[in-house]
Amino acid sequence: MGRPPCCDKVGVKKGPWTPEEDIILVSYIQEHGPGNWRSVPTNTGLLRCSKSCRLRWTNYLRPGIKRGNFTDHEEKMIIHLQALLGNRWAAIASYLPQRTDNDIKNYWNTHLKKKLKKLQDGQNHGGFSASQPKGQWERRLQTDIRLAKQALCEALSLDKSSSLTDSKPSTTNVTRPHHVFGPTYASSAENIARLLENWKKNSPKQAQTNSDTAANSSCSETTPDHGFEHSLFSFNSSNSSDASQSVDENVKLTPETSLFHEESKPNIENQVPFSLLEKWLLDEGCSQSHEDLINMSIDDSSVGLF
DNA sequence: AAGTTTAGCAACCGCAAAACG
DNA sequence: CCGTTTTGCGGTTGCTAAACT
Repeated sequence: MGRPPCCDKVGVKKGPWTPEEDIILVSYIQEHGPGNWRSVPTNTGLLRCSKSCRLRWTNYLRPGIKRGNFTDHEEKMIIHLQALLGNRWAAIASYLPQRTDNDIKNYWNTHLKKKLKKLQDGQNHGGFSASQPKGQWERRLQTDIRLAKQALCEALSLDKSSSLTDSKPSTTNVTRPHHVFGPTYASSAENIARLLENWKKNSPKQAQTNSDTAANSSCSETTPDHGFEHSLFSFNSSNSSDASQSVDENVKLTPETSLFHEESKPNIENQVPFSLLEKWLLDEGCSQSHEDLINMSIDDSSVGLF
């Protein structure tokens, strides 16, 4: 209610994150795990508000994030999901484990909206389109149906993956218990390594203190678009010997790192076979009832877009 | 080549929901 | 059960680089 915004404090830094700040944050989270954001600024000495720290972590520093170069496949999924869910980016992002909601939102606003509009203009007449969501009650209904369906899927797959699914209570990442760390956070070292490597590369020129550098260095350039299969799920197996080599002392891959896991993204693949969902989302002929649902909200134009 | 416009993206802000005591 | 605190989400802004004139 009457609580003042966390960022109103004087002495709180705003604007792009520097690589130094990134490293401090990553080191801290590696040690303590994500969560309890309130205490992060005080404990790290970062002149950032807790919100800013959390955002930076979830959108850029968190391991397993893929940036840039959305594949056709991902585009399709986003379009379908947006038609189904509306602008519920977090829910959409939960189906694209390597993408952040912010990234998806930006991509939608800058690319897909235009693309669909163009297409819509091309086709000109007729009905609504994917970029024009239907009534809210319909969307809610669709969402509810989806959630129910997913709950069912979860229940069915519970046996197989019960040991791994503790980290996530529900399918969407709308709500999540705090301080729930799963077993596979080793990939954090990857991001840190990339961060440091690129920082080293860039620093001789100038400590280009802008978040571009940080963001790019930590993510995009070193993770070109190899498709879904790679970065997130192969981190553990490939487990970057080179990454840990280049990593600083205090951010080296340690057993504790396993504490660390993908905290802010639901681990979809652990509960519902991801390919199943994809199939359902993308395969128009998948099943009759599903098709009906999808057809309720998805314009054919968007389906035939690609 | 310089100035202007546009596009893309990182980050901020405010609100709402969840968690906590 | 209620008030407070913390976290998460979606909309929006502002900066930078690319494209255009």
